[in-house]
Amino acid sequence: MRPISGAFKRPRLYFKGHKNVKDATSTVRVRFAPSPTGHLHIGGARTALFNYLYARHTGGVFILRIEDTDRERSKEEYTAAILASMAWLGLEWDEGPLFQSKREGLYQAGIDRLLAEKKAYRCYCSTEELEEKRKLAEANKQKPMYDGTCRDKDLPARDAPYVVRFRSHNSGVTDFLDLIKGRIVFENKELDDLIIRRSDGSPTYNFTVVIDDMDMGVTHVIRGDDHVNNTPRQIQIFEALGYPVPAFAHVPLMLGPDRSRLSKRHGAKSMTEYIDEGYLPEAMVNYLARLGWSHGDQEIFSIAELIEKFDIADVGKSAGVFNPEKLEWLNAHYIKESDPKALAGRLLPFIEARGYGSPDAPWLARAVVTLQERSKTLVEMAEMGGFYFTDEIAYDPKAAAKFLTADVAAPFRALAERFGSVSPWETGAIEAAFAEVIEGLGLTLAKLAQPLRVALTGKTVSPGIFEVIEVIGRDRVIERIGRAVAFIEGNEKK
RNA sequence: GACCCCAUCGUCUAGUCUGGCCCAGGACACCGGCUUUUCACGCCGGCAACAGGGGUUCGAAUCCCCUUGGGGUCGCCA
Repeated sequence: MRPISGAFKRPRLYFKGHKNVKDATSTVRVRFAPSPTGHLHIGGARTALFNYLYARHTGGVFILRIEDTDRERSKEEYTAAILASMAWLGLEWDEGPLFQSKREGLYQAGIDRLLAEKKAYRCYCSTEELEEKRKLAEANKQKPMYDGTCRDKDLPARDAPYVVRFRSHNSGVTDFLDLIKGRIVFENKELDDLIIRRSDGSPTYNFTVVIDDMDMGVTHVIRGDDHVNNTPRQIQIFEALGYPVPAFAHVPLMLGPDRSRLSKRHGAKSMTEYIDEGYLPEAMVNYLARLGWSHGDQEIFSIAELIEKFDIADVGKSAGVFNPEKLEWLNAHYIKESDPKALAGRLLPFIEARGYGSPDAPWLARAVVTLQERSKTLVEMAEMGGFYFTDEIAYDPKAAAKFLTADVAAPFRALAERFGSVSPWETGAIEAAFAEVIEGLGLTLAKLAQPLRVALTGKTVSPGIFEVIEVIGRDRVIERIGRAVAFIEGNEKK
């Protein structure tokens, strides 16, 4: 094989004929395997997305597997949340969800087989002993590894707690061709004998992964970079079991603003939180895809385009920092591009959550049109448009002091009077009527627009005043102007 | 500490494999300007990077080596 060094691209050329690379004619089968010990976070979502895109791009199969072998920390509510988040993102899986907790027999059979073939052995070392040795190694600045005390003793099962360890090679190397990073080599002496069955009898991660990937016919393992170090161990297990080794693609991690692994501390939020904050799945998918993957200078991708263009060869090798501003920009972009009716449907729950009731859909779509180009999230949209959804608008004190002054009372009355006969009730006619009134009074548009905005919305910032007038509706507008006049006159008496 | 990986604007990245088209392109953010009934949107412009050092070569962001920096992993978690 040609030596691989330095810059690395086009893996398929390099990988042709390598043992752990599937030939292009077999059907691609990939899987996303979250563990239900927490919500789906942004990094996991990206891994899921890459798997999904690769499956769809190649016409392959996308499998969802729930790795719930940690009985202490796994919770059903997390499984439900992960499934819901994936559905929100539009990442439909073809097979599953399969639960490892329901496949216990498969793992036990595999372990027993390895034990019978002496490729695994019983180890009676206690946790305390191990912990002590680990500390000692650390104190000596050595890599903490199991020292192989029970490795060659061929100990039988007896009435004492024991674990089963995988007997790994202790010389030579284990290497693989990572579809993203290229050839990665490990000295086998760096690998210790990992536990594959706990003393309570349950199988461990590194073993269940191998069994499942084999059983499910997984051809490409696309997962986070943090699994690179598990790979040589898993390869050895595949080989010990006599199974073909799948291809691996380790996606670089997503980092926080301080360049360390993204964690809750940096605001690494769950998908659920982004949903609640009013992000659109299109924006999230687009953002996630572009963090680590690129296609020339293109920034905006529909899901169909991603499926068409996504290739593991175009995934970068270095870790990327999560950038909330760019996500926000994309969200604003997709809000602007959305069909108003569809967007109104998505906005509705946010309006209801704020106690504004459930506005009529066609009317809400009209309000949405005026809000689209100035909202970055659906939350912002619901808040900004509050004056549409309730008549209990509160005047911003500063705005009222500045614009709801005695001199606008008379023009307001004239406006209300004139609005009573505007027909049809739409921005063009409204604007014409407004122009008529200010002309008659010798005022300018600028002079009266802001006070009116405050009267109608309570604020100095809003969509275009004529659109606002149209959408709020004739009766409510006249009502609000009347209330503003009363407010002004009330102030005068003081 | 050991092992593994990575290294282009503040951030995401194009360009690196197949050296010259790159005194490095796009996007976010930021800063100006234009537009304007407010705020936005939009448009125009600006700021800003090949980590350092050696090689190889007529020529290196691109190939090689070293250094430095960053990240990951070292669990009866996954």
